[in-house]
Amino acid sequence: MALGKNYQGQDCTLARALELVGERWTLLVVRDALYGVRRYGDFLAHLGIPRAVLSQRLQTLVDAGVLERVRYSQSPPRDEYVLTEMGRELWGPVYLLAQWGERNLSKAGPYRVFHHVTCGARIDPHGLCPSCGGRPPLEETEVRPGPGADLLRDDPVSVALRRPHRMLVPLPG
Amino acid sequence: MALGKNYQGQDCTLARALELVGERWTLLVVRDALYGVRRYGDFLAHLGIPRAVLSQRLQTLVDAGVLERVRYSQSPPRDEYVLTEMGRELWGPVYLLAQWGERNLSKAGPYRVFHHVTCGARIDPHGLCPSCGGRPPLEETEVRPGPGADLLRDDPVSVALRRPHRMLVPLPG
DNA sequence: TTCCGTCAGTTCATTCAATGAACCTTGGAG
DNA sequence: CTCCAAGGTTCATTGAATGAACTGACGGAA
Repeated sequence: MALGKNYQGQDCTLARALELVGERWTLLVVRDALYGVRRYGDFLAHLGIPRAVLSQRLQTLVDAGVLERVRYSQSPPRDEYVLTEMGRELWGPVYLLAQWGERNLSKAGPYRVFHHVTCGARIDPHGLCPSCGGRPPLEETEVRPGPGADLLRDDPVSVALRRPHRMLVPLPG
Repeated sequence: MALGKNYQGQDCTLARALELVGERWTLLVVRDALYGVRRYGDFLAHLGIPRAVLSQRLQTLVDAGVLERVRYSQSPPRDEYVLTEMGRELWGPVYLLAQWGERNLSKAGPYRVFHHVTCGARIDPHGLCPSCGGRPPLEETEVRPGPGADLLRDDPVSVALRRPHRMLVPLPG
């Protein structure tokens, strides 16, 4: 999408949040980052996003402090994009929005399901673990393919996500 | 913004949700509807959205089942846009996103705060009532102006929201 | 040292949506 | 009959997304 950037005069923090993460593709980039995607080429292949748009979104998110650009190779010089604490906090909204989509827009079963690894239980639609009753931190959360999972996509991230994967752990491995 | 509408090939319900509510302005329209805004002219004045965009968004939301168009006057014929259950369920994601914006992007205090009217307590950043420990339903939630509230705006909705207001109750009254 | 390939971008022409001003339509009120 | 309001639609302009092509740094193989 091409979302304009300013919702001027909106006396609401939702508007400020949307100026940043409400642009087309942005929340999908963040979702991938929550899964553990860190590299330009992996975002590109997994999202099918135009290169120019990806570059611009990554830059915007880095500038805003949602992502941090970290050098992981000196030669050749290579950077990866890692979520900051501010970025990791987007897990709540992202999860609830995805659950809403699943309840209301999805015909087949869920593409992916989320488990609290320390309990083994599946996280409920509100983000709570039915076993311990708590709100599992991202580090204790695991993505698993659901019954509606698409097994045809063959980009590295999609392939890696065919088996259970701890959130934030670098993908594709 | 101009968000494209299709994130094809995304094996994630988040993408489907964003195709619908991820377009520019859409989530702000929903937020206003959650406050109780129902009329074309009130959305227009409160959001400062172009008329053509508002018409298109309302139509899309009605088609998707997020809003329902209800006739409230036969002569002259007048309709209002009322949230369906599917639309009311967006409160969770909307609230969390606004809280995220408040923690991370807001310089001043919050524009608005939310209280569980049956307990009187202020709802916490996760959407829970610290008094009863539960997740207050929208009908028991009240919006109140916060310390950072903008008192200068004089459209009917902004004026009405200067005093506490029960969510979903028609605005501007 | 030359050639090839990869990664991570940038550039550019085209397409499509947002914007905002102006206009239109329906129906009441005076 | 005229005026006004609500709720739109139309249209020219602007700006962003798209996708293909190009660039530039570097490593590895021959």
